[in-house]
Amino acid sequence: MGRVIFHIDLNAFFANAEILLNPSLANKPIAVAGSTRRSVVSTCSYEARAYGIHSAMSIQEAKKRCKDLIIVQSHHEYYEELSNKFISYIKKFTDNVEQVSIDECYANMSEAIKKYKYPLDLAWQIQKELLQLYGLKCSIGVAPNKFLAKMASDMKKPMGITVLRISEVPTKLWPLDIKEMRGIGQKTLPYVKALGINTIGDLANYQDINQLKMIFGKNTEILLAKAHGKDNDEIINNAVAKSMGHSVTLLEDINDYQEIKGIFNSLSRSLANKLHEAKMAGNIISITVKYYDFKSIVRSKKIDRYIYKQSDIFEHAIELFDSVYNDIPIRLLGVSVQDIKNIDSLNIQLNIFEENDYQNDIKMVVKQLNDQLKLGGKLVLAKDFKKVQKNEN
DNA sequence: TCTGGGGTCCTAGGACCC
DNA sequence: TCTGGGGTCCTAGGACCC
Repeated sequence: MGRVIFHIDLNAFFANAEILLNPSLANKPIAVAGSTRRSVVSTCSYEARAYGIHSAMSIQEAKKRCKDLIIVQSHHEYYEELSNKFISYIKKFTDNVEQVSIDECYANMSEAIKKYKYPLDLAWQIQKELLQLYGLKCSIGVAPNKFLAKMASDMKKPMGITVLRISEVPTKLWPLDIKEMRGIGQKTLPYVKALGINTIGDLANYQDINQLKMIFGKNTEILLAKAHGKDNDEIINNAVAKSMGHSVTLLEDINDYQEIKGIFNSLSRSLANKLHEAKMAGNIISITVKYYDFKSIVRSKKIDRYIYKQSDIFEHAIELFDSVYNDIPIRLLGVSVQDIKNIDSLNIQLNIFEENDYQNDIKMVVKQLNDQLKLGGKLVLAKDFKKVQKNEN
């Protein structure tokens, strides 16, 4: 028997979470979004979606589409908490769980379903319990691989459970619009359409593979296999973050150097806090600068040690920025640290740094002592130091 | 009054080394 | 008078996803 993969997707997660905090928002068109005139919708309720509102839409546009839309400020830490509960709950059924984002995961339920009379009973139980225990609504896709499971969970929302078997690929998968295919985004879509490929079935049955290779390159075979419902991707446990960053869209475009420096200072601080919380440090630092016309550049550099402190991040960020500073108005600034590793795993290196610092401290003390002696000062031996301190107190 | 913020992965060119 | 080739590292850019 093959694998049984679940894709579990929390429905309108942020909106769902906000309704748990404030039940009076239930059954109303709400959108979780920032509060500035440059904000966009992060997630919205299904009532709001009925007006054509969706993620990434500007709140100006969203309000135009629905006069009664309620904009709710996001509470990200709370979402993280709920998300952790969600993942922990799923891990009760299997160790093999891959969290893809804050609101979705894949779980290998090949073993777990054997305890149930009908394979779908497990899906029903998960859906029911997530709602009962945490008030979370979800859709579940059940399939022999990750790709089909993901496509299945998308088919019925909210609170859907969909099984997608290989044998059902021609009837259930092939009629879907080609833009539903993961990996085909805004940029490649026109090229694919130009070949007359409008559905996933069109792609699966396209004959001229060389044409496809011009668009997808190395990815062609994998994409074609997926269009046929085949996918051997493993479910990767506990993937550790590889980068962490912060960016901010400014209320107004700016190009004043001091102002920019101030932004980098606070971005560095929040990033340092985040790294500290996660006990991570990284050795590649990069900045993003998005200009008034939405053109953006990234500058990065590798550092000879792992950093995590605000002062270090800030120093390198400013150095990178200095190399590109001009008078073009800036819309967004960002700082991020890549190749991050857990501080515990870097202990050796960090200890070496601390040792170096310590040696520098000793050198400094020796120098000061020598200076004192030159000036006729008195040398205090270590064993007497505590006595001196006591006397002073 | 257009257009967020958090990420991952891939490609490609130049530097550098053997 | 003609200038290798392979591998790795670093940096920049871009596509994509939620």
